[in-house]
Amino acid sequence: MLIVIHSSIPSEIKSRISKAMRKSKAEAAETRRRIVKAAADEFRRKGLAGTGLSEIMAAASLTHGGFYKHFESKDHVAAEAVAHALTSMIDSLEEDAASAHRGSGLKAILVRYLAPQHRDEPENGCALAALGSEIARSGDNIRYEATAGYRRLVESIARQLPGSTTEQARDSATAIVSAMVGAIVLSRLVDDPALSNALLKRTRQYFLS
Amino acid sequence: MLIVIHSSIPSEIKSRISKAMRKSKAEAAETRRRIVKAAADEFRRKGLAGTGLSEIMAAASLTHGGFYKHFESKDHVAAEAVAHALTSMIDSLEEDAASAHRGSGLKAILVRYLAPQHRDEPENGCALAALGSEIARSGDNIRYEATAGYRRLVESIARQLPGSTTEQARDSATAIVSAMVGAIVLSRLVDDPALSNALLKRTRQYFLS
DNA sequence: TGTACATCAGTGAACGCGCGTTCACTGATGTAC
DNA sequence: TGTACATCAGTGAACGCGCGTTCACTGATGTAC
Repeated sequence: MLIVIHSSIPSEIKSRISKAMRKSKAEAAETRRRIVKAAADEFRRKGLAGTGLSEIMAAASLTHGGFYKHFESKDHVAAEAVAHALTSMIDSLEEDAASAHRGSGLKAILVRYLAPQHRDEPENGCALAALGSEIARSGDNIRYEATAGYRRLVESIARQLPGSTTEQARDSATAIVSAMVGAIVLSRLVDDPALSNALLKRTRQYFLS
Repeated sequence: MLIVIHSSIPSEIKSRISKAMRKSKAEAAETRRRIVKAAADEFRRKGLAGTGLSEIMAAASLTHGGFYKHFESKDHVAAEAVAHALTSMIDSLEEDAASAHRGSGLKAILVRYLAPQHRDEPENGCALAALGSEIARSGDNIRYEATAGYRRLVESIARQLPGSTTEQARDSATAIVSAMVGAIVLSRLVDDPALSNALLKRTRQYFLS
């Protein structure tokens, strides 16, 4: 037997649980930001190809049908997600460098980046490391954002280096960023935890001695 | 009008174009090797998730239905493909090192690895760089082969280093391998060819000066 | 060496599933007067 | 300030497609005698 209760729920409650209702512009903008954040997390956790739009929308507490009210395609949200992830990571690294003792900015960044915690929490980490090989095969908009983030990361590291000229600092920073990204990628694919830890530590030590 | 020509083709020709015929053990073993090679190429070109079994079988000049006569699953062929790709890459690097002048083995390897040609031909290159972030999210068998290959690559580089102790050589080799893999990943995702070339060159120079 | 039969590599069609995308619908928000 | 109507964020079902996997079938190879 099916029991139907109608008109017995106060309207303000009913509206809150109603299937669909238009949201205010401010709410919609907030929803969009929530989707980008959820996408950044899910993509870094499960990969570009490995993450479905339903997962992203569910992570943002929405149903998947509404996705196209905010984005043109999966590629478009991925590009914004990569940009968001890289911006927040670089901001966080720069904060670490800023609050380090004078001259130990690089050390602060390497300790934070080349760490087991970073390896184990891709959803909070570097999108270049989490998605690198997939981004290489992605569309222009995704690669554009990744390139912009890469440039900012190199500049950020270069600023921590004493190097007599800016060119020298940039050259060293380039090699250091290659090693940072490579080490995280490798630390995640290796199936031996001891080797993984050692690889991070050795790569870090190499640039700090 | 449909014209049917029957029994007009000599039997030895007919057998060669027949839909299906059992192959000798030697032929079957050769076919299996061809599938692994095709898989190694296609996976490095289009990624683990981005490559379908049909593409692999087509690249091996077969129809996709026969795949399961040789492999249990996509993961199993991927593991063999990763192992094959890494073995052939490391063999090739060691040949370069062996034929280099005494003391320039590292240079020979870095010149070959950190090169635009390697970046532009992932199907002939390093599986760790081409598939790194995807391998990290893959099954045990794939990660096992990748780990074995990674270890051999580090040892191979360590052998080229003068380092007073083996531990020192291994530590430096670890950092160098991180930078090698990271640089190729980054050189492929960056959308500016000049930046991509520069990144390879700067990473290479860093370890050769 | 020859014969009868079982094996199995390879074909091509079919399967169920999850994906990105589309769509009709709802009802509060936003706007024109 | 109030009213009527258009807009559009979000829902939930449906779409077509390609994927990994399965299967019935074929016929030369391999084997037992």
